[in-house]
Amino acid sequence: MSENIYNFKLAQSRWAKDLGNYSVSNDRLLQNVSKKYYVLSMLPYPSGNLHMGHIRNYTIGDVVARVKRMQGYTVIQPMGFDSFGMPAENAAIKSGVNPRAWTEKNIQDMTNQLQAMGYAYDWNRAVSTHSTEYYAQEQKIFLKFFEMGLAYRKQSYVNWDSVDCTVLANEQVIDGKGWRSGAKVEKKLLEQWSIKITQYAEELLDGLNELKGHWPEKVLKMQENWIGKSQGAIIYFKVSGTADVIEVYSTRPDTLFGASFVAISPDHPIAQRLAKENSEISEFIAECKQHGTTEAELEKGEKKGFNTGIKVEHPVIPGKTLPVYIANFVLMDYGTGAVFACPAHDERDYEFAKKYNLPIIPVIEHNGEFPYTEDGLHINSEFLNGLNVADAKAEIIDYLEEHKLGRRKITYRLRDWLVSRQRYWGCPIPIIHCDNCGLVPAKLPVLLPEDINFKDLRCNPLEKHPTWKYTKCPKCGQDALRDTDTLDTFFESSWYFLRYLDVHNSEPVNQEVVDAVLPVDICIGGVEHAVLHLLYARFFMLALRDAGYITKSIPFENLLCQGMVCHKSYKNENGDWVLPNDVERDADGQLVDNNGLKVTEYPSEKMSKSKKNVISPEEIITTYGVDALRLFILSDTPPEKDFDWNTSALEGSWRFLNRIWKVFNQIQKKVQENNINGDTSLNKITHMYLKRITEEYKTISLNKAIALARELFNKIDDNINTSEIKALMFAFETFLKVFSPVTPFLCQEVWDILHPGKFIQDEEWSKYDEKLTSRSEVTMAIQVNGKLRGTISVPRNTENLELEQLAIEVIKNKITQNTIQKIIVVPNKVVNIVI
RNA sequence: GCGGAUGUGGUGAAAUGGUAGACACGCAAGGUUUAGGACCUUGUGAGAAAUCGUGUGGGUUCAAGUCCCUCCAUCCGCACCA
Repeated sequence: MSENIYNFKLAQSRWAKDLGNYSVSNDRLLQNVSKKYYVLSMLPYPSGNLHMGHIRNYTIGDVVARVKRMQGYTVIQPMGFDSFGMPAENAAIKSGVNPRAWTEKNIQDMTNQLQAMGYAYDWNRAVSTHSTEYYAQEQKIFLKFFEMGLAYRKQSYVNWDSVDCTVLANEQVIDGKGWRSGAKVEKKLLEQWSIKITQYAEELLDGLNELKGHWPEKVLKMQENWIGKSQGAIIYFKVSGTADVIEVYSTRPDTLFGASFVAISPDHPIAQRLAKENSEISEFIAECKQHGTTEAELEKGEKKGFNTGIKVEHPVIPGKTLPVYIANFVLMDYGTGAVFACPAHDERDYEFAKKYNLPIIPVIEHNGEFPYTEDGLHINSEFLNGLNVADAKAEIIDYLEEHKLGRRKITYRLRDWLVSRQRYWGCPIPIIHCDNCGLVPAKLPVLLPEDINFKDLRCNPLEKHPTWKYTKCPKCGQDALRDTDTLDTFFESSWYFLRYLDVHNSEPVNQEVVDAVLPVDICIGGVEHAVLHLLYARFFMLALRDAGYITKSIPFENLLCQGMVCHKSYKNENGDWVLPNDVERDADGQLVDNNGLKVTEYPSEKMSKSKKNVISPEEIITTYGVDALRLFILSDTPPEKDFDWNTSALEGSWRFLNRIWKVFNQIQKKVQENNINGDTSLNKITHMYLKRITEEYKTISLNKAIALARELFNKIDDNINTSEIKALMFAFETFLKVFSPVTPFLCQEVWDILHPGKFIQDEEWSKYDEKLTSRSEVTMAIQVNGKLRGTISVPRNTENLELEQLAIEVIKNKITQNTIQKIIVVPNKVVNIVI
């Protein structure tokens, strides 16, 4: 191999097998459980190709795993594939391939790519969620949830995606559109399977406290908002002249004396009933449905109401009645689907009252501007007068409960998790619908049929299958029908990290191992999963605990959300997006594409196929090698921040690897010359850097760890001709060890020459001697009134008195007056002279 | 509207309240090379200098990028949630 160019291709082919696999048996894991470390990178969907987002995610995880491993931890770092889901169906529809065959080919390809990257995964623990072995176990979990009442049928208005022909969870509706298809989501009344995640709302909220400081604050807040706990009251409003009562939910029951109307949702039973009798009302409701929830309408926020003519009695003001409106802004699935409005102290109520000329009655001391929503003392409120908002709330709720006019109520924004999907490529819901017995657990496993016309997977393929759904009831033996829906794929990704701990177990999880090993020490993934996946995973832990499968309840002790990988995007004058690789500058410096069309540059944003601002890892690996990519993707930017791709900076990483190779060859030459004499100051430097680098790895500040490692390397390079050979070797080998988690191939290639047959990944992390980590000579700042006026170099821990004199000497000529008022000495750092 | 961040050179970024800009990218000059690339050396916040510099304006302190208050800008998440 050339002395100046590191042959990464040779090194990669030589070491890929050894670096891209690392297995730890459960026996070994359990024996070392006190010093175990479980690194979990969120598993990918097997699209067939790793993209830069994957590379960043998995490189971070692999570096953490490798550092911990060298530091003596028993590390497990598994990988798997979240392999059910729409893309396989889309591929099938397009080309008629079997989704299974398509998926498994992709899994094979991606496994190869992951191994080539040198990620030390425990492939013995790999799971693919589409495998029978996995989803059959999942069906057991589902039936357990069914038995516990956590999985239940519910008729409700659901989010219907007419492109994917399926219902979606609330979490999968983004801006009124399907998260995957982008189709406008319609409301449809259907009976579907739901998971009673709301039963755990309080515990899920509570659990966030334990994660403080371990999970990003942002994620905790997002989950807190998503759960959306609010405390208030349900208040009963009697409908005048009938026995009907409208129950109203309010978080501001203290404003009850200021109520001027009641509004009910268009979906409220009373509204529905009225609609049957009154065509005007039914027309109004239909109109609400039409644009009730579209983005544009919400944007305008136009409040619309219909006065039903019905009156209700004010609960605490005898003789007073309030009109009842049907209003487009009242949601049926939050609270009770009915509200009372106090326009003086609520923005939305105020807007509505203005529009329909309803009274605005202030009940809190205000500044004359309405709506007034601040805290204040109550007025016009009889027994609440003089109380602030919090006290008045407590008082009025007590009063309502005492007089049976209402009750205290905690409401959550969190809804139950709708899991039915009218799709083929998912885990079949293992339930049989029997006319005699109702819902009956199916005999497991319920396998997906393979005799399907894959070109025609749209709209409920299991339903359309000629025979699959016809079966006998396991209870009574009569003809019955299978449930033809499959589970939301988030169901699979909610427990895979438990399955990794015993992938072939005949039960879903191996309780002994799970209880010993969980929680995962660090989970690494994109922030896009802050609510969906990470909330479901937390829920699964609680539900599986209550099902008796496990005893732990926290899935991930630490969470790292890595930032996105971004790149500028380019559009040519025809309006087509252009790949960065196809953009260049012409002779005039104008950006043009490879057809010579003028190109406009757009700001950096997340790499995405649609904007073509992608760089393929494959190309980078071919040109610069795996190590250069791994190094570059970690350099320069902290893991949690967005990362801007910069090809010339990547070349810098590549050049650095060649420098390492070159310096190594110089050191080898020096060893051969057996020139052992020289300066030993490198020893101290090495210990100093080792300490700092170790600390940066500990907090996963990988950009800083790398910067410090480069500094250490620069010192080695500077001292190569003057250093004593032992000190030089110690410094260089230490550098190799701390750098090997980042660039394992190069470091192994070099290590194998230094220590034939040995693997650097099996070496112990170097230990630093605390005594050697501080300098004996320090440079101190000399300040006048806090401003830098010079520096002095002195032995560490020089006496203050001596420092003061040295400092005065330095500034003597720089100040005109010499009335020194005070001198402040910070040992080894600063001398500040106050004049 | 609510919630969460983030503002530091041309760029990515460093700085337990104590020498702002480490480490890189880029750029410039020089060397080397048949040429280009690579490599090596030096320089690179502004300013001729004194000095001035961390989004704005205040405050605390011997000392503020860092702590407190004000405002501004950008990004992200949620959003008719009663």
